[in-house]
Amino acid sequence: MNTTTAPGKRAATREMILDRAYAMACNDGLEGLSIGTLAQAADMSKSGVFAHFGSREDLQLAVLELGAQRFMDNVLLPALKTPRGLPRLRAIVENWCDWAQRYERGCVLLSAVGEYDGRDGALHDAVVRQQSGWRGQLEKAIGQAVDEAHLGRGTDVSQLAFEIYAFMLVLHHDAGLFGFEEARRRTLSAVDRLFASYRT
Amino acid sequence: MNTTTAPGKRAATREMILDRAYAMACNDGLEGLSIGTLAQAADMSKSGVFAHFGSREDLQLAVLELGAQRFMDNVLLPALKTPRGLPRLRAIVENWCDWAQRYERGCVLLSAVGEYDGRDGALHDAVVRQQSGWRGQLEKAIGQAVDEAHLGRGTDVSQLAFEIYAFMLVLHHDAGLFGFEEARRRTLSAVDRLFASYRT
DNA sequence: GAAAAGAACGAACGGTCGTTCTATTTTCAG
DNA sequence: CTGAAAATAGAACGACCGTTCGTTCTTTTC
Repeated sequence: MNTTTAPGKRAATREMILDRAYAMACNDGLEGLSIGTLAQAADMSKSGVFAHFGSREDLQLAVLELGAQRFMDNVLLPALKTPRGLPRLRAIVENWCDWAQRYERGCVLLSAVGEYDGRDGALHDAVVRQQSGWRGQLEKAIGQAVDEAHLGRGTDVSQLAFEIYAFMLVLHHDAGLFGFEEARRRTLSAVDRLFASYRT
Repeated sequence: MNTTTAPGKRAATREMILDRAYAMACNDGLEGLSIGTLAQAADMSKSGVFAHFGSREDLQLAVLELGAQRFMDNVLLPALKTPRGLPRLRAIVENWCDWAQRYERGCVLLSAVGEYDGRDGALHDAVVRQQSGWRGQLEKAIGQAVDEAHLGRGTDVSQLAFEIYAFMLVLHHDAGLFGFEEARRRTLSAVDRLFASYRT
């Protein structure tokens, strides 16, 4: 009857496996994912896990995609409820901070950049696609802030997206090394200075 | 006679191995280092390579230290020839950009942060020590710029170091994903805006 | 309730990993 | 030139890797 929601056993266990895999990849990166360890975490046999993905690479791709979807669901989507322009931009940054806190031990998407930016292959392509997609979303939100006259008319949208991204990168970086709270404080302070300097 | 410089065969081949290992770690990270592949690159046997370091971990530590030393030699040291204050700060940033360009495929020190910030162990400790040491150097150079009245008296030294570091992080990030030249342009532009906003 | 289809298992494969041990070669002082 | 010491080679180890395959258990369908 219901074609889209019909869970079926297969899809259900696949999601369960992916959930475990995502948790593992948060700590050890996508390269640290091993099917044996994952099977153990999922209370299944190696071959049982393997059968749900044709290869380790496809598993990694699925985990990466799950990460991207969760990032969007937690950072971008909730921010769409606040009015477009600077308020929404601030909401994105704050949600992003919460994301960084939740994944203080390591964000799958971010470690994937480090793992695959120098290589080539399907994972590299997926990372680039995902990163440039998110950067685009950020630029779109910035563009709206310009349209709403919350930011100066001459604002270089890509440049500002670049700079915001920089502060979120260093947030992840410093949170992992020196502790989250100070990093969060410095990040929000830096972003505030940034927005102020781009105001009309 | 000469106690400090006596090279000896041992030290020489050890350096040769480390040089190869460093090059490998630039592409694959410290976790990607395998003794077998390294031995192949060094035209030696696995056990021959292994004998120079008591364990893989000690090898990784040695490579990390070599990376830190080379970073200092290429980024900080040359900048000490320019007058302290803003000029030296700019020199550091420019040398850092060159560093990022040379290691566009991946910087050992940076990927080490991603690989070990969530774990614990000797490598984690070494990464933290090395990163906070470098941040301290950066803060020292900024403090001098304040003393020279190149930057405002009320400058938050740690905050500015945090922000500069952010732009160098995103430089590495974007250079690997989207190409170096645009990333360099945006980074220098961002740093200029930053310095201007901290002026007296 | 039997038959067909799907999902998970368990064993095994060839390979690579870090590490250990012994033998061989190379280095260097006397 | 000789003999001790250091450096390297080579083989082997147990463990884990991703993957394959045939079997077994479970679910669905008629």
